Amino acid sequence: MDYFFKNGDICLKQEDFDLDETLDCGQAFRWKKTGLGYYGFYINTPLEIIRGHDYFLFKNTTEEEFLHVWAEYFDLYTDYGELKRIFSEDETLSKACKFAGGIRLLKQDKWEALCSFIISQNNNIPRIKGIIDRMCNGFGEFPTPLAISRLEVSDLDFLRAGFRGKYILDGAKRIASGEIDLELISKMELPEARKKLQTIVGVGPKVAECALLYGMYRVEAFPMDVWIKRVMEKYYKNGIPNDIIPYAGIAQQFLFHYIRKFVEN
DNA sequence: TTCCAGGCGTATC
DNA sequence: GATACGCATGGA
Repeated sequence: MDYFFKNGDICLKQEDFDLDETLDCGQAFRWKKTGLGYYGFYINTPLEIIRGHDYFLFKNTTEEEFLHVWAEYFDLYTDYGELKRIFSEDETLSKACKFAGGIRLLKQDKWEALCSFIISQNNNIPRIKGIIDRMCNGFGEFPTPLAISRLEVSDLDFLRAGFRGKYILDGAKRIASGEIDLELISKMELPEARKKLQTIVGVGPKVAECALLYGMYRVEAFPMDVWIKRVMEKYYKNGIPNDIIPYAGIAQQFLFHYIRKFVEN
């Protein structure tokens, strides 16, 4: 970890890291562009992060917090150069890595990731952000399962989340009651973890996979949304290469970003 | 107006 | 187990 202090902020020199590609690529929905960088949270710990000339500026944090919260969150202990070398053996992934080489998989909070991807179903990214924004504003923070569990479905109407409101409530209640233990699920074998997550109403294969990948750093989890289905049909009719499978989730993030931008242009 | 968005529950076979 | 359809909302 190559970092130093400057005017009370932490300056990080980091390869394979781009703020737009990491914070605005559809894996997290709570980061907001500021003039120079992004402002957001890990749970309720805030951060402003700015791209400097040859380093990233972590504002208003401490060395302790930087090393234990942000270095983990931004997956800085993982060598993405090495990952991209493995990915680049594959033609399509090689292009995806060249297209956006600064993507990193964020190690998000378990509940926030689960809740966010419950909201994501049959929805578009701007509207997902809007719902989560109203949620955080309404509760003053990203609400805990306990805070939501005490409510009625109609109390969530202000989110304008549509049919997803009852799913959020079911997830919150099951977690608050202890029936679902995300900490425990994060350590289960993948098939068992998937099965348990899918007992929540409104959590199917895709949302469960997202909860595992984005909230529990299960990098072999591979969410199949409409975009990745297009990628699979177009480039991976015979499945993804064996060397990629242990990191399929991270590869998926590169592919997701690539196919979406590719289609836009 | 119609279609679509990081899907899932339900009904039906 | 596979397939068809409705679902809330809002932008294109």
